[in-house]
Amino acid sequence: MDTGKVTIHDIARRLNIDSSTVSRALNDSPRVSQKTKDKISEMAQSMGYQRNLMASNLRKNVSNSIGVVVPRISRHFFSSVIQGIEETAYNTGYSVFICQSLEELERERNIIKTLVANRVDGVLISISMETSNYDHFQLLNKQGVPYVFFDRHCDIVGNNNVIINDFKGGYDATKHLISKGCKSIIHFSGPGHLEIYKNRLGGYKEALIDSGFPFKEEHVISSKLMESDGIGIIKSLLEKGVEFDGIFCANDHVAIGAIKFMNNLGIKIPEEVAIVGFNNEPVSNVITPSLTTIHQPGFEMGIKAAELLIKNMKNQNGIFTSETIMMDTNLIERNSSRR
Amino acid sequence: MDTGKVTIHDIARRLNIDSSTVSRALNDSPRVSQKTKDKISEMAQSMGYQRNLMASNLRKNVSNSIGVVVPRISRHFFSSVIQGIEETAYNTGYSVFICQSLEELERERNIIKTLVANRVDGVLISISMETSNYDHFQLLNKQGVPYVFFDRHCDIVGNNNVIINDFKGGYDATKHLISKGCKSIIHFSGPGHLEIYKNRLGGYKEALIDSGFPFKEEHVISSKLMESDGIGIIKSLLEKGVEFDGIFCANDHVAIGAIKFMNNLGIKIPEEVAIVGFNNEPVSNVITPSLTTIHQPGFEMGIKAAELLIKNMKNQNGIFTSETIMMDTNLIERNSSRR
DNA sequence: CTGTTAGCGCGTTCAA
DNA sequence: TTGAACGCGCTAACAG
Repeated sequence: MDTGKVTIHDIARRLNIDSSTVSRALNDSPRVSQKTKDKISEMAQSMGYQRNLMASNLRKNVSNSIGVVVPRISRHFFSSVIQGIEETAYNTGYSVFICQSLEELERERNIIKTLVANRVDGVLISISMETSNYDHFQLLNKQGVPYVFFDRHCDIVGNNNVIINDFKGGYDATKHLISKGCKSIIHFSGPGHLEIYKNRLGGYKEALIDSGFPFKEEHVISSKLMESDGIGIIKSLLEKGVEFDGIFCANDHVAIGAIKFMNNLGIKIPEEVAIVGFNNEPVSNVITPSLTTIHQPGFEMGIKAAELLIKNMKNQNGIFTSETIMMDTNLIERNSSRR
Repeated sequence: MDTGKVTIHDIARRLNIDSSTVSRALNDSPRVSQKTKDKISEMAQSMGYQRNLMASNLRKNVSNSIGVVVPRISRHFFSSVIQGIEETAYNTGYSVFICQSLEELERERNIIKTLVANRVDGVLISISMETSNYDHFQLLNKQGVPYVFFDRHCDIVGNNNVIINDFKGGYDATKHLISKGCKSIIHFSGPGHLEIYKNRLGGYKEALIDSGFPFKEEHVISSKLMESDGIGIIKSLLEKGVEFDGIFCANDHVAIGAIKFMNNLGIKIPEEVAIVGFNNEPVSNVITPSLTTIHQPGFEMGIKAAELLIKNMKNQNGIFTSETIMMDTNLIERNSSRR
């Protein structure tokens, strides 16, 4: 019992004053004289008083916190985003609850429930790969909790989103390869039903056409973009004798697989093949100097998303805005930036 | 106001019963008839009731949550640990507050205060690199909040720790190189004042002696273990003409630098140099097949740490155990495990 | 089985 | 400037 959980009543009793005065003093209310303030804060200090935020928040009916739901914090991109979110939240006086769905819809549902139960003031979400049903987000609407999607948004109108301009990323990547002299560029694409891969492919296509190159269906190879896919695809391309001098990969894992395979065969990447991959992980940073990456600005995205959410939280009319912020990728050439 | 924040009183009024009955029913107490339970849960459902955990926790004087403090969640090792912690917490009904010190003492201090203010039931900490003063942890003692250090512990007696057996890791790594036929092994070590690097060096030394090889001071090169250090060290070794056929690196970044440099010179790694680096990041996974890594079991460490903490939280006598759990590393050969 | 009463710790009335 | 009283939403004690 006596584990040092001092309350405002304890320090009020010691000072022979009322607890409400203590409360006011501790909140630096102007309606308490400086003398009593000093007396109280000194006593609070010496008694080891620690405010009980649960009680305070309950009374004020706020939590001063926002929830963040990501598939996995171990993905470098997401932890960068979280960094940005925390930065903004920290500066505005909010705490952040970080939650992982682990790509499972069931967990995502539970998380939303828990966040609502904890009365968070707002939620930032990047949905899991399993999430095709969006009913659980209706709970947030019903409870009047504003929320913003980032990166992986869901295709429902009236939401707030902060997303990556994948089309432009694909366009820039392809244009870059063309500017390097590539005449025959193949594209490792991802699952066709996912927006981001459709858009990257769209950018690739447009860049080719803009530059007067033909778009060939057989130059687009779709897979789940795992490292093993990169190995398999390159292998079969080489076996078939397909000619190419540039690759645009829809993510870095598949690029790494391809590079590893070619490295092992002794094919020197820089001269014969130029590769451009989307970059989430620091891995692509190290594998080869010839891997130019399309960097996704996670940190900046976190800041933007948090700012948009906070704007909505302050707008307590119950009517939320519906805004979509599109962020550009940055093309990073390894050759020039290092050694 | 009417944002759907339904309380147990609201649903009690509708049903002409008392709110305490509602509370009991919603908590599935055996002291409520099934009939009323059904009635109540149905009404709760239709009214969109969501339990207010802040109020519940305040009343029960618990938070059902633990705080986790890490330097950065973007480090793969730490996010693995968190994965393990969440797994355990999730299964035992605890929520997890993830906090980043960003290697700053000041932030670490604030985090501890905030966690105490939120009345977490326990704390798991891996200290920041700036942390040499441990006063802020005394707050946890005063408040009776149990805590456990993991990985980066502080050298205070009477604490609970879950740490890596670095000595054995260094020993195993060196023995592995010897078993591969290496006769002259150099060691890239880290800052001399850090325990982990001292211990890894100790293991290296003992393995050499055990195998009848001489320990040579000039074979140990200390640095900050950045990638650039790896490049610089290898470069100067080659210029000086130092003979070696194996390298034991104290982390993976320095190993990567070394490998990149040698790759660029066309020195074929597998035959001439075997490198063993401590592995936290997935990067070392991809750079070359010849990098054998000493894997630090982050996920398992998270589980162990959380279990130890929960054990202490249940032990509410106020007297905590003082336990140190040492975890072994695993040596992973890339050559055998992959292609 | 259910209702009554009394708080958890804090902040905010409304008086003085 | 301070005190008294009340209530945030929920649960635990004691009744009945």
